[in-house]
Amino acid sequence: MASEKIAGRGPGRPRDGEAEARILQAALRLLAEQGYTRMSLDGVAEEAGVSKPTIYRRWSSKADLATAALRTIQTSEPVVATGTTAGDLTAALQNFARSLLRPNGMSLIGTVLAEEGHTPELLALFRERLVANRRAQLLGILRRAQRGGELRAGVSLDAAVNLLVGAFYARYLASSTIPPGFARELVEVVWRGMAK
Amino acid sequence: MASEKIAGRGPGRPRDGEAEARILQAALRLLAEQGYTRMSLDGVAEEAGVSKPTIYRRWSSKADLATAALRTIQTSEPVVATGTTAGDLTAALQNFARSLLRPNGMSLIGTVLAEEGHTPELLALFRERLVANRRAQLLGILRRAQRGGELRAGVSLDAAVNLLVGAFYARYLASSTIPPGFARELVEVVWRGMAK
DNA sequence: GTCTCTTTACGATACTGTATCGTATCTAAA
DNA sequence: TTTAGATACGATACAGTATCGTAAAGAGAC
Repeated sequence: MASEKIAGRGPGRPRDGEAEARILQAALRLLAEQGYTRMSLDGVAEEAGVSKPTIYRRWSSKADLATAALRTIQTSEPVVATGTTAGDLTAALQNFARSLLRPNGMSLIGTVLAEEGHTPELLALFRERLVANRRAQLLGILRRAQRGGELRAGVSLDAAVNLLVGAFYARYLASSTIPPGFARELVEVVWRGMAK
Repeated sequence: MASEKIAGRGPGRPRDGEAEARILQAALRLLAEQGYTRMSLDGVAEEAGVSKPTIYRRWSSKADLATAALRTIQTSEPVVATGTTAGDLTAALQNFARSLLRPNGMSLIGTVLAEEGHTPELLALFRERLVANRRAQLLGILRRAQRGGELRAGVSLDAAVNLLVGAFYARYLASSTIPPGFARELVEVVWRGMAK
C-alpha cells in the first residue's frame, strides 16, 4: 500500500516514498519534545510506522537523522507590512512569540544549546535554518527605516535585533509565559531608543 | 584522615564531611558540561572519588542529586555603584556576560530548558537560584532611577529587564560570542528609550 | 585507662533490569 | 535477482541495589 514510487529506475523493490517524510516529521517532533539524548530511534520508528532498518537505510546515525530533521524546518514568516516601522517590528515579534509558545518551542532551543558540546551540528543547523532567518527579517525592517532616515546615526542595528528577540527568551526563562502586549511594550522602548 | 566530623551525635562511623561537597561539585560540573541526561552517577562518583552507594546514601535519585547540586549555586554579584543609572546597568550586565561565557554557562541554561517537560524541578530551581537574583538586581537599579524621577511615566520595568538580559541570550544563540562593548550598546539604546 | 561490643558509614564489586544504538538475518515485493 | 522492510539480536550504558569486608566512633565492663 502507498507506493507512489517516484524513482522507478533500477530493479528491485522501490522505496516507500512517503516513509521518508513520516520519519523526519516524527524525528523532529520527538527531538523537540524529549531532547536529543532522550529521542530514541525506536521511538521514531514506532511513531513513523516503520522499522529501524528502514531509518538506517536512509541516514547513517542518530545524529545524521536529527540534523536531517532540523534541516526540514524553515521559518516561513509571512512578512507583514503595517505601514510604520514600529508596527512592522511588532507584527514580526508577535509571530515570533507564537512560534516560541508552540508546544516544545523552547525545549528545542534548549536541546540544541545543551548539545553544543556534544553534537554541535544541531546548534549550527538551528542557527542556519531558524535563527538567521528571524534575525534577517528584523534586520530588514530596521535597515529600511535607516534608509528612510528614521534612525539616529550610530545606532547599532545588531544590538536592536538582539534586544527585541532576546527579550522573549529572557521572559520565557523567567516564567514560561509571555503576557499579551509584550511585543508592543518592547518595541515602544527600543524604538524610542533608536529613532531620531 | 580528614574527619572534621561535624555531627558527633550517635555512635558509629561518622560521614565523611568533605565527600558531600565533592559530590555536589562534580555533579554540578557534569550537569553543566554534559547535560542532565548525559550526566551519569558513575561519572559523578568517579570524579568525586567516592563510590555510587555513597551517593545514594545521601540522595535518593539522580534527579534528587541534580537538584541538590543546582541548589548550591548562587549569584554572588558584587553590586557596583558607578554613580549613574546607565553605568550601574552596564556594570551589572558585564558581570552577567562573564558568567554566561564561563565554560558551559549557556549549556546549563540549555539543559534546564530541554528538561522542562521531563524534570521541571531543574528549571524551577534555576529560576529561583540564578534567574531571579539577576533580575532583581537590575530591577533594583531601575526602581531607584524611577524613584529619582529619571524615567518616563508608564514605562515597563519588566520589559526593560527582559530586553537587557535577553539580548545576551539572543546574541549567544546566534553566534556563541559576545563582542566587547556589547553591554554598553544595549544600555545606550534602552536607556534612551526609557529615560525622561 | 584499656578492652571489647555494637553501631554506623565506608569503598569495592557485582548484580538486576531496562533502554539504547546499530546490525545480522530472514521475508516480501518488484 | 535485487532491493526494501521487519523481527530479532549483540553490545553497551545506565539507574539503582545488594553484598562483603573494613574503618571509625560511642558504650559499657573491668
